[in-house]
Amino acid sequence: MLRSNDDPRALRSRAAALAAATELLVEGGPENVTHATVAKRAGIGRATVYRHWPDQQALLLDALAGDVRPLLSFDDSPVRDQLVFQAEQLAHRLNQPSAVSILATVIQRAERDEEARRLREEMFGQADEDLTRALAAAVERGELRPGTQGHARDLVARIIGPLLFERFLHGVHLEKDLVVSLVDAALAPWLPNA
Amino acid sequence: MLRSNDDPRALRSRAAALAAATELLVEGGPENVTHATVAKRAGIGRATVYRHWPDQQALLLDALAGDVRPLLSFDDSPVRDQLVFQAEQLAHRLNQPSAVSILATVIQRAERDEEARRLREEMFGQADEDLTRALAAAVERGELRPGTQGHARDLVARIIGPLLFERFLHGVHLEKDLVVSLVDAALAPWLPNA
DNA sequence: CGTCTGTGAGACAGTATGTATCGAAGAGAA
DNA sequence: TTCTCTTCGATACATACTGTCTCACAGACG
Repeated sequence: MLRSNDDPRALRSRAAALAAATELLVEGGPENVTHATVAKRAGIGRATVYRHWPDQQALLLDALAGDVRPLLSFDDSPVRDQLVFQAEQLAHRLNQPSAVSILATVIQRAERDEEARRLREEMFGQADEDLTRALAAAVERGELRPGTQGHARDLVARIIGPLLFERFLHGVHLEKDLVVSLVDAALAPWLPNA
Repeated sequence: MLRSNDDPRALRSRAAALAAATELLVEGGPENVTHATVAKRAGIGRATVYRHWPDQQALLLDALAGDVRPLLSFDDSPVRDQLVFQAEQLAHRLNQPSAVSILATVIQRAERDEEARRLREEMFGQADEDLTRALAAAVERGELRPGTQGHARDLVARIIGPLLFERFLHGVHLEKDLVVSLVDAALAPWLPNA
């Protein structure tokens, strides 16, 4: 279809279209992202949008993919600090007005769309493995009780879950003290002196 | 517009349309719920759908409203049992394949639609007040430490949040032992012997 | 039985969608 | 620069969809 991915003209119109698609998604929901609206907003031809994305699903998912990079990542520094930092980063991103629209769209599409499901898993899939490793290292260092490394996913759920609940279902702004309190509560059962 | 709400013919076509709308929402997402598709699925005339719901938003939200009754309610029996029971009920409802589509749609719409926001608050708004009362009663009985009643919403977030996270972002089936574990973890800081 | 009123079917104009074509202009090589 | 290739925006076009209206019909109710 297109000669290549490296033609500056193609890259330019593609980038403009994706930026426009994200804007339109946040402003009016997924059904607001059509070939016509994207073309108009991006200042490019309607046919050009069809050339890049023959169907609307692909266009929307490409736009989503640009905004949904992995949300968490861990290394081997002290676990509590990492969790607080990462959860704060995530809270900051969730506080963006666009985040709810984008995440809710991914979740909704994932029910019926394989590509969206892949995208959804990309968000937290890596986090489980990384955190498992980080927890194992922490157990070695005596920061946590043995066995903790088997509960990485559970920890993530107990920290991120309440954040999502507050943000998605109550629409509140996520504050730092909530994040800290959630991390400590989730970690409490695994502290060695317990 | 319509003479009344009690004409059996109007009630019948209205009910058929709402049932069809919910089906179509679950099958193909919100953009699949149009006057035309609903009319066809419900076996009624397209004009009839327009008569009941002049715009598509109203139709979709009416369908959602039928499926999103309050999700939690509390009385004055022992708190832990109540929380476990209510959270199990909720988990059971979230396990329905349709629940994710419906909830995600409400959340998404709530970003831009006043009516959807009202609907979203209906789900958990009452729960906070009820649980606050139930917690106060439990404190009176010595089940929980004084001050607990000020943290009803926090408790809900720490129990429901992880459930939503597991169901929405990992697509897993919610099991009873997870529910119990979440309730006990959320309650732990407020037990009197701590 | 007679009068309402909601209904389904269809007609209709206006709009949106998807595709094809065309000349213009940017990109890259000689 | 000049030449060639590719993408571009604009436009035209057929088709599908939307929203509104009309009308004959049948169910509801007295």
